[in-house]
Amino acid sequence: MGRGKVQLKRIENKINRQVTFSKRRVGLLKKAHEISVLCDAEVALVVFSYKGKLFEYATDSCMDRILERYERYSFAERQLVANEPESPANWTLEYSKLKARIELLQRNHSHYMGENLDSMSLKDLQILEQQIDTSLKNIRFRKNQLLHESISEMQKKEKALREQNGMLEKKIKEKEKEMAVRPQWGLPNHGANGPSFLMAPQLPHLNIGGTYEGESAEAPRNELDLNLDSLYSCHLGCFTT
Amino acid sequence: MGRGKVQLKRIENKINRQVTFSKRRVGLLKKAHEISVLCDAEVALVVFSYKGKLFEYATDSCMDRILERYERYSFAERQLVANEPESPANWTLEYSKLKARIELLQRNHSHYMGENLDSMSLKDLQILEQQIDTSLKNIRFRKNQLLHESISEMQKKEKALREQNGMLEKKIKEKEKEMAVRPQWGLPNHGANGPSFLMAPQLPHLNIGGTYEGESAEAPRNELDLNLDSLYSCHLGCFTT
DNA sequence: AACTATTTATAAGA
DNA sequence: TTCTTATAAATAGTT
Repeated sequence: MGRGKVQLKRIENKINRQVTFSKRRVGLLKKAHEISVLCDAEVALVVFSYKGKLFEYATDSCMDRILERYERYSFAERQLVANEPESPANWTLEYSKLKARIELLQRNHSHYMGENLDSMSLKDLQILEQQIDTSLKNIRFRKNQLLHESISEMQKKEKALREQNGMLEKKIKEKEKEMAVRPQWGLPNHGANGPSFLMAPQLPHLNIGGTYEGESAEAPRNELDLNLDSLYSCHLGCFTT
Repeated sequence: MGRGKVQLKRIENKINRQVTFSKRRVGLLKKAHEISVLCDAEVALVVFSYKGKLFEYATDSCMDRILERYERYSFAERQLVANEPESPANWTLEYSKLKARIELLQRNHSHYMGENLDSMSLKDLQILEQQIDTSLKNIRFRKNQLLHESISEMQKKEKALREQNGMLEKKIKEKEKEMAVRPQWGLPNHGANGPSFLMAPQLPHLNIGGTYEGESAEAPRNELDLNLDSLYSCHLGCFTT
């Protein structure tokens, strides 16, 4: 529409291209809005100029909601296609879902690894840089958090072990005393150096309570409960906050 | 454009609305394609009819890539806006990012919890149902996986503890034997019932090696290394597969 | 950014 | 739905 008929191919003249983009962009957004209102449709429109500038239109300004709805449909359609050739159960469904997700992650990943940057504009690159910087900070923060947790856990365990060892030593000293009140036959000073097996190095952890009963009861059950709890709270965390 | 001028408001006649939608939809997709080719722009267009049917156009059919790019820009813009009022560091950046993510999750969540379903079409609901079904299966599968891991871990620990207790018992039996070769003064049969402190219930874990030295050395250091390893392999997993 | 000759899109009718 | 056609809208080239 205009003075001359237009060929459907890239406008080589940069100025012309820019002008045409401005005009048609307004028209496109207007038409998107019109069909949305007139026909009660939901429209999401995203336009990047060749310079990398973003323009968008979304019915009721709910871009995220519409894109979310789109993702659901998109997955569903891919699943239908994937289910046609062979469908033993929900196997292919899961497979295609995972594959699509992996594709997306891989594409993202190549950028995050500094690959395939040719197609990215300066602004794209700046944003990517900012994001990677933030990511790095987060990764380091989380790593330190885990390390500190691990260290304080170790310290707690060490303290408990010291206490338990103290108790054991006391028990054994009592035993030694029992022996000391009797006369020593041969091997003088044998007991004075302390119990020999206390010196035995490299012995791993040791549990005294609840072992001779044949049923390992308390500690393991607690660990199981802990796992159930963390699973539960994890899901709550994802869905409620 | 047509026989009569058009008011920008919902077409009440259902037939008319459907016809207009069909016509304008074709026009809109065509214009999206034209601006994309003529002006070297990247366009993503998603349209849902009022009946819930999906139509889409994307430059080079790369819908996901464009939407991904959009998400980056969208975040970046929200961050810029958020940084204007007060910006001590990357605090507000992180905050707005998390908030946006939470908003999205919440919106999704309300649907996944069966709320706010009024706005969803039948097809929407069918898809949602299918997804929740799959989710449930996945959640259960993962839960079972974790439970089994936890159980086998427990069994391993139990086995180790039994072995260690066996060793301890042997050591103590040796001690008893040492005592037995000497005559007993008073208290007959005292040692025959076994060492009394072995029966002591409720004693927690116990470490023998490396305690009197004042440095808890091997076990904790191993645990730290394990954490570092798992951190490392986790990151590799995220970035290479 | 404004103008205008044309092309294009489409509302209404068949 | 699809085709036709009169007319409204969009816009290419120009100023």
